[in-house]
Amino acid sequence: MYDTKMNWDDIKIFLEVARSERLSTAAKRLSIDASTLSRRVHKLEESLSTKLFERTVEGHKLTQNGDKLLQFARQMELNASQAFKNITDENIQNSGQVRIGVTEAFGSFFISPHLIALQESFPNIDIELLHFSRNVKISRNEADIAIAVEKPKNTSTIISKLCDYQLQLYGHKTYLDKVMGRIDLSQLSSYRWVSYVDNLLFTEQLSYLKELDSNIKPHFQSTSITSQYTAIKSGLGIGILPCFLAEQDKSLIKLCSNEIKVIRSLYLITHPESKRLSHVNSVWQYLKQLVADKRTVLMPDN
Amino acid sequence: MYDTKMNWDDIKIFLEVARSERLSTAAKRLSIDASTLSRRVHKLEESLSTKLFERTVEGHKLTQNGDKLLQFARQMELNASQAFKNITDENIQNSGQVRIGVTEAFGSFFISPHLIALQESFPNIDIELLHFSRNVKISRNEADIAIAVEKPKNTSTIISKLCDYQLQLYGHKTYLDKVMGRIDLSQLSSYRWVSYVDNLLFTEQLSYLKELDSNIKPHFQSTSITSQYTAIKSGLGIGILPCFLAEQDKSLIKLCSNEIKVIRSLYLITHPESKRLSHVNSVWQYLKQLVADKRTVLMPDN
DNA sequence: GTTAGTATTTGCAAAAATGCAATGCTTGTT
DNA sequence: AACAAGCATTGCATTTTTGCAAATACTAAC
Repeated sequence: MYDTKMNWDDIKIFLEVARSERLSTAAKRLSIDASTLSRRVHKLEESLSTKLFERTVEGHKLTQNGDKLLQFARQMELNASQAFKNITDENIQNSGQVRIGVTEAFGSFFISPHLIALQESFPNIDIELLHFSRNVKISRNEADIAIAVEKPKNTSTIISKLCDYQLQLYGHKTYLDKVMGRIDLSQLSSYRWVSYVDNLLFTEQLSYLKELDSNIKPHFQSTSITSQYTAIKSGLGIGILPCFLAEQDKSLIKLCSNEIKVIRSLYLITHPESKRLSHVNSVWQYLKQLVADKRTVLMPDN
Repeated sequence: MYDTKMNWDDIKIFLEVARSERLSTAAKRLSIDASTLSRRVHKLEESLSTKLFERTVEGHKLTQNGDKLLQFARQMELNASQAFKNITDENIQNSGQVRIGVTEAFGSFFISPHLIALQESFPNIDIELLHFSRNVKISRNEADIAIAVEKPKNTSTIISKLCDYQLQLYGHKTYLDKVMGRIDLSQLSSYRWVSYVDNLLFTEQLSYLKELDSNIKPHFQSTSITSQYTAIKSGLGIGILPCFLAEQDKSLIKLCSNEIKVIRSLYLITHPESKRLSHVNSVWQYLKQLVADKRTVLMPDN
């Protein structure tokens, strides 16, 4: 993992030196002796095998690596102060920060609209929606709750199926007019397709086209589902879109709805260490309830 | 701020005890003596004036406050390991994590679609989009770059105007049919309005209706702009929407476009400590370029 | 060129933290 | 009931860290 010889407390004092740019003033602010400070900074540099400061006449200036450390040290400081605040403040029930990691489409078009309602239900919970372009690493604590299209291999996580969602073929009038308003199922590869950039997919779950017809060569590719949506809307071609995204836009026409139908699942993932926190669990339950309520948006055919 | 007497390194060892649930095994894993461990855990508890563990026969079980600390301790661990990785790995130029804090509308409808392109331009930069429902506190390091509708009062931040964006009055055919397809400017308060929940606004910048006619009483209110969008779309009433959101949906009709026009600005905010990091600066520049390229989407009339 | 001033580092004694051995506590076994 | 085993804690000698004072380095002013 990482070097446990690094003393986290030295990072705390590093922060102060980086900000004061002067060992002596940092020492005063920390109420420790400048000599101690000097020695501890050197110790930290040794444990990282790098120089963190350039000792100039103008004081301690951060090196490039010092800058890098500063970035994370600041986050550690934020966490430490949040921890302190959470613990010493009168224990407000069901309060704290919950970071939800989502994929683009589900995040922007399904969760986002209900995020604020969630915040109204739990005024003391601070929700953060994180858009990751790859799978969130719950085990690495990048988020408290992840919503993913595939189950992580990782064993140390709590996984619960959130829902199924349906995807269908959609097109816009502009393009359909060009192809006489009909899609011939036996000639799928002759149309202009909008899809993901194959080799940039972080999961096989999104390679819909291969399931339909391996001969299809997409005409417009994007790693962003929103871009695909916009492309289809502007008549660039046809493509597979989640119904919860496409159905809210009446200008899109559902095509071959009985023949072409893709079902995918979403999984709710968390870490045992997070799950037992009441506020994380509240959000978990809320999300479960939300998809239950919006079942018809996710699976229009059921 | 917070108690500086808290030793961050004690949080590191706390983590191990919380996970091992056993002082002795935690000691082995940390290669320090169990007695030291015991003393340091007690010291941490003292400095926080709280009990972190319930010492039971089954080992050290976290208390409620222990759980709270664990949550933040895990994040600190992630940060520490990222810092270590970033510094010890061969210095890959322009790499690292950049957290962009955005508001709902701009995040979901403007940034999100281009987020992946950004990631393609800078493959070594990890982008995180954070949706905050309030102003992001850059000074507290909640994000590396914030995009906000008003300048923060805080002096210690770097602020740069990102762009102006235009908002207009929109409605859907469903509702317009009910009011004979015309909006009478002298009778604005007689229509059904969709808007924000006044007293929940985190900034005055979003109280558009007061500027138009103080007599308007909204018929549908939501703190979520996406919900307002959906409400207007479904014919619940008319409302002010950002053009970059509404223009992409041809089913919405722009109303009184010459008479009712709201202009707002967005500001790019960062912290001096972040700004000098090359990867944060790269993203900053990218965002500047992006709004320049998409000028017409943000300000259709110019 | 000398001197005063400020800032960081080093020497050393005092203070604090650590490891080891021993103690006390509980549980499960004979 | 006695005993062994496992665990957290305490006493004490040892090691490490700390603060103070002194030393060193460097600049700026006269």
